[in-house]
Amino acid sequence: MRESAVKDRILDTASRLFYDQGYNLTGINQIIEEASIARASLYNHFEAKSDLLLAYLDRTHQRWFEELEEFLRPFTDPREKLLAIFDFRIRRQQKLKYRGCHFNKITAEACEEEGVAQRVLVHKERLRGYIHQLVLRVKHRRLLDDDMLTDTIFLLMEGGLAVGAMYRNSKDTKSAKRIVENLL
Amino acid sequence: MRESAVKDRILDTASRLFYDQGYNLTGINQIIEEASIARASLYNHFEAKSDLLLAYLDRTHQRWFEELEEFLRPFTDPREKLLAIFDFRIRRQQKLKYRGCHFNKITAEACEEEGVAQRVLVHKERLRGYIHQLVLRVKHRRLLDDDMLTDTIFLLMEGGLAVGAMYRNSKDTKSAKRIVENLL
DNA sequence: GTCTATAAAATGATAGAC
DNA sequence: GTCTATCATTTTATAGAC
Repeated sequence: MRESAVKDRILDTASRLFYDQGYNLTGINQIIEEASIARASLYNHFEAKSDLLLAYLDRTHQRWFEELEEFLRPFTDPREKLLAIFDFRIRRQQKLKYRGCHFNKITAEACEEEGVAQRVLVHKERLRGYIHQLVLRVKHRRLLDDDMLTDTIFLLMEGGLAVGAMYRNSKDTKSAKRIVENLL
Repeated sequence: MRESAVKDRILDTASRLFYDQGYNLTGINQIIEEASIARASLYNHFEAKSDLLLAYLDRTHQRWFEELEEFLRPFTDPREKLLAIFDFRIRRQQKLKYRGCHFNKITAEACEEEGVAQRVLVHKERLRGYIHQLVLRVKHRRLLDDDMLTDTIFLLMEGGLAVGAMYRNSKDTKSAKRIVENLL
C-alpha cells in the first residue's frame, strides 16, 4: 500500500535543500522543479512551506537516533559507547560536508517558526539524556561529578559541531573526543 | 567632519535586523523603511545587500573584542580573566535575548556568501588565540596540556552559546563556566 | 547625496481542468 | 491526485529628477 512516491520525493528534495542551502533560501519553485512534481501536488501533501519544515525536522530527528543506535550497537562498554558517539558525529560531519548540526542551523534560521524551537529542544535533550545514561554507568576518574561530566561531553560535542561548520573540518570534534578520553 | 548620519543609520538598522530576524529574512525594503532613508541612498553607500552583510560582520567583530577587553580590564589574574570571559558572554546572551553567536548564526544562514566564511574564521581564531595566551599564563592542575585546555575552554564556550540559542537561556554557559573552574 | 518611480525576477499560494 | 495557468506580494536593484 504505497503511500505516495510523490510525497516522498517532495520531502526528500525539500530536506536536502533546506539543509544544503538553507530553509529561507529554498523556494517552493526550486523544490517542485528538482522533485519533478507539479506545484499543486506539493500543496496537496503539505499545507504550506512551514509544514514541510516540520516534517523535515521530525524525520531528521527520528533517523538521527536510529542511525546512532545502529552505530553504537557493536559496543557494550559505556566508555566505548561514549567515545563512539564522537566517531558517529565525525563520520556524519564528513558525509554532510561540514555544514553542521541540522538543529543548530534551523535555530539560526527559523527559530520563530511555530513548532521549531520545541522540536530542537526535544532532539538535544534526548541526546543529553542518552549521554547521561552512559555517564551513570561508566567508571570514570571523577574529576567532575556525573552531571557535570554529562554537560562537558554534551557541550564539547555541540561546540565541536558548531565550530566544525565554521572551519569546514572535523578538527575540533576530534579534539573534543581526545579531551573526553582524558577526562573519563 | 561627520561621515554620514544616513550611512550609520543604515548599518545600525541592518545589523539589528540581520541578527534579530536573520539575514535572508531581512529585505532591503524593511531596512530603508526602519532606517527612514530612501531606497537609492542605501545603494549610494553600499553596492549591494551583501556588502551590508560584510560591513555588519566587520563592525561586530571589532566591537566584540573592544567590549571583551573593556570587560576584562579590571582583572589581572589569568584565571580570573578566563572565567570572566564566560561572564562576558553570559551577560551578552541576556542582552541579546539568547539569539546566539552572530558568527554561528551567519554561518548557518549565509556561509556561501563571498567573504563570510573567512571573517567567521578570523573572529573565532582570535578568540581561541586570546584564550590560549591566558592558558599559557595560568597555573592549572595540568589535567590536560595547554593546547587541550585551550580547546576545552573554547569548545565549552561555543557549545554553551549554541545550545543557549536553542534553549533560550544561559544555563549551559553557566554550566560550562563551572566545569572550567573545576578543570583549572 | 538624497529623493521618487519603476523595472525584472522570484516569492508563497490558489483555481479549476483532467 | 496530479496537472497548468495565474494571483498578489515581495525581492534586489536601477534611472533620472532635484
